[in-house]
Amino acid sequence: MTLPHPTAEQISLPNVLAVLGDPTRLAIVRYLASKEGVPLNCSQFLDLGSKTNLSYHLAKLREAGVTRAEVVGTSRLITLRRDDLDRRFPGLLDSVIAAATGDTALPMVGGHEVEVHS
Amino acid sequence: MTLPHPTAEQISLPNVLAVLGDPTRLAIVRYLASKEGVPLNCSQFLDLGSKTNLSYHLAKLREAGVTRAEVVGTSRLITLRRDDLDRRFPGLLDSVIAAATGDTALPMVGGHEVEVHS
DNA sequence: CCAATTGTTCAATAACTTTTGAACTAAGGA
DNA sequence: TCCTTAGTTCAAAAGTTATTGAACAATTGG
Repeated sequence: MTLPHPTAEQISLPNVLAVLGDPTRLAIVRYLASKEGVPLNCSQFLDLGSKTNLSYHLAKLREAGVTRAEVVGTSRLITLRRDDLDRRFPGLLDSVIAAATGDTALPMVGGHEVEVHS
Repeated sequence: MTLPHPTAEQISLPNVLAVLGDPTRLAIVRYLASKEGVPLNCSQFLDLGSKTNLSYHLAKLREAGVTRAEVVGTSRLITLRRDDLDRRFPGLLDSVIAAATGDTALPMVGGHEVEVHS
């Protein structure tokens, strides 16, 4: 069982921007970027919404070509399509992630910022 | 008579991305970038839609902080808020414009690409 | 086999966005 | 003043997106 993904060439700029223009999805992408290399499953985003709602947002990200989802058992391992995005739209993902990382208005997966240990 | 603009600090990343995630508005921004320094008025975008529709899209861009509109007589001179955007979201505008410039699927203001003179 | 875990699909609804045309305002020129 | 030019506003219609809950499917562990 594999899920449908656009090819790198099918990724559309307006579509990527529109999909990233949602606070929940931007928070997902920011979290994926902060854990790059570690594949995450859907339940790790439950802070951001209901299971159904996340399924919807994660499908949007996948269909736009922003993320890749690999089916492993009952889980879907989700990763950023950094290679494809960087080739199609150089610098875009990095600047979006950098801007999102500094955005205190965005919802957060951890629930709160990392605190300095006293 | 001045039109309402957000301050630089009020510009929101999800909002900017959402506003740029529309082919008509992306085409406007691409054209503004290609003519940077030259202030343009609304009628120069009529290739992209009706007067009313452009008024709507240009208001969206202005309200998101992507463009600035200065009232001069019966015209509004429209410019990119490059300074503010670059400060808030370094590299974002450049990568979006670069990607948009190479996007043949986007609508165009001139109607056609510049042809090589034979 | 049975139950739990993971996630999807469906239908309904609510909320927003885009597009349109007609009516409008405001400035500038004859 | 009257007409034109430039652009806005409004209300309606059409379309799209987000959110929800209930029902479903597939895998894994006991």
